[in-house]
Amino acid sequence: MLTTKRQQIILSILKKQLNATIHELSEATNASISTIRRDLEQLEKEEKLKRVHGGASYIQTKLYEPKLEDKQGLNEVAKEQIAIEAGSLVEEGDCLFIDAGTTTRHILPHLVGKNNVVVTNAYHFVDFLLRQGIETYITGGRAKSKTGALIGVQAEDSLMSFRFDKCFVGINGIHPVHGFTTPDPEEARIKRMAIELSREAYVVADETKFQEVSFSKVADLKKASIITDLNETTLISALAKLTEVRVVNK
Amino acid sequence: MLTTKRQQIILSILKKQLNATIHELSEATNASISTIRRDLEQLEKEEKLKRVHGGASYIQTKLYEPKLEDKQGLNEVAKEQIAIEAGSLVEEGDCLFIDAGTTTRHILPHLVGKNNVVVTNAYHFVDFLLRQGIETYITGGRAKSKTGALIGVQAEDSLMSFRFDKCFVGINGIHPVHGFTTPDPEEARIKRMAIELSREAYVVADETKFQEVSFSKVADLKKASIITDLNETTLISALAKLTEVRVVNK
DNA sequence: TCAAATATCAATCATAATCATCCAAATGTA
DNA sequence: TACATTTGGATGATTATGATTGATATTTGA
Repeated sequence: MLTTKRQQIILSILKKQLNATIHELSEATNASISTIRRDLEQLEKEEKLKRVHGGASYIQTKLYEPKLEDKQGLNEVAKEQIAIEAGSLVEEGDCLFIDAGTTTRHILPHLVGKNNVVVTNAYHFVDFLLRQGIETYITGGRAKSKTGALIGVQAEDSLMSFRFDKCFVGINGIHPVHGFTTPDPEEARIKRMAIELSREAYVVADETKFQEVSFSKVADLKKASIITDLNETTLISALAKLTEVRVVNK
Repeated sequence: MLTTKRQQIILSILKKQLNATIHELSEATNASISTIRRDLEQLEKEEKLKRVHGGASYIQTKLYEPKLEDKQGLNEVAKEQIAIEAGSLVEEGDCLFIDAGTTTRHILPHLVGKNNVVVTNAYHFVDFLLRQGIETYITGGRAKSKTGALIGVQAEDSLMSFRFDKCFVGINGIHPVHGFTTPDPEEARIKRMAIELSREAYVVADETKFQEVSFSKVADLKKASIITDLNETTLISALAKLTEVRVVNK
């Protein structure tokens, strides 16, 4: 086996399980213990991993390392591209609403240094936003464990006291006739309110969300622009007659 | 098993339940008592946890008023004792307010299975509460990075829509004449409101908070009972004339 | 409240696992 | 073939582990 190939295997194992023993790696690559040792020595010099007694550990590259389940998500690249586009729309001093969701989560790192005020209904966004030095408000309400969103009358009431320059909302279904839809009626109400309270509203959605219809209607397509990685020209032009569509390339 | 892997497991257990016995950790990692001791010794040097007799305790990294004693995690045992007492006061079905703070944080693990509804102004409590299966509401408001509390008019407005059976509030200063005090005026307003909205109000405070006076007055002593580890009989009996004092022994 | 019973602690030791280093065999290259 | 590189195994040195011990700390029970 090629040396570089073997080292790639080592790194991919570490990326997956964060730690590995020398023996595990030796077995996975059919190389001897000594060879693995040499690989680890070299890869440590290149700062690709950290050696520990008995094996090696993955080096967390960024401050925010995406959680394991995120990392394995199929559409991570698309989400990141969409998030970059969304971030580029944000102007100095904008007051923003950012909805709970995995795609919207990706927008947060692209807000640095623009002096924004961010309101969110996702309690787990707050830490990250504060660490970036962004003035952060959170809506009140009942915490929903599955999506990490705040919902209910308290959430709606506290949302009412804000007005936004722009909002970014995640969505489950986009359909030319049925508009924007999402499974949870209470979440739908929050999304609808956020869109209504914004000067400019954007829905972020990767290609899997199109032609889908979910239980609760959020709004008609014309109410918000769409930012997506969708790659079907006919569908895009059909939607473009109803609202603005910003397409990013994967 | 890799040493680093084992230590990661230890830290994740502590993060989940805030404290653990040596035996628990030994069992969870299939390592001997001696090995766990060595791990704890090392992790304590790295300030990743605080050792206590019989086990270890989680060090809360973020939220903070920088009192030296707190920083070094010296009062972890006291906080846990206070939290146990607080938890024992909670009855089946109670609707609770739990204030942001390091001592109040310790109360959360003692709420399991009592079918409570919890309202909090600490955005970083939500994850833990939801994982315990507790119905959780959060006040809205501006997020303050130092203490992890939600403050401002939005927080006050959303707090107004609740009524509590019991509330547990952290405090910086307790003084027979000046009452309960805390540094931030906006946090003080939230604490005061929570106390007013509760049928029974409790202030949790370790011994370092007594005879201290801070900038903003929260309430008179008579407004809330005190749960503490204080060990000065003269001071306790003086305070006991003004309000209920529940003393736990370290 | 005090002393006995119990549990936990730090320190030490023998054992086992892993390490860095070296060397010879295997492989790749000119 | 001659040379450089890579590989796998062997060596003593280093480190991690688990059991033991006497010293402390905590709990129990009268």
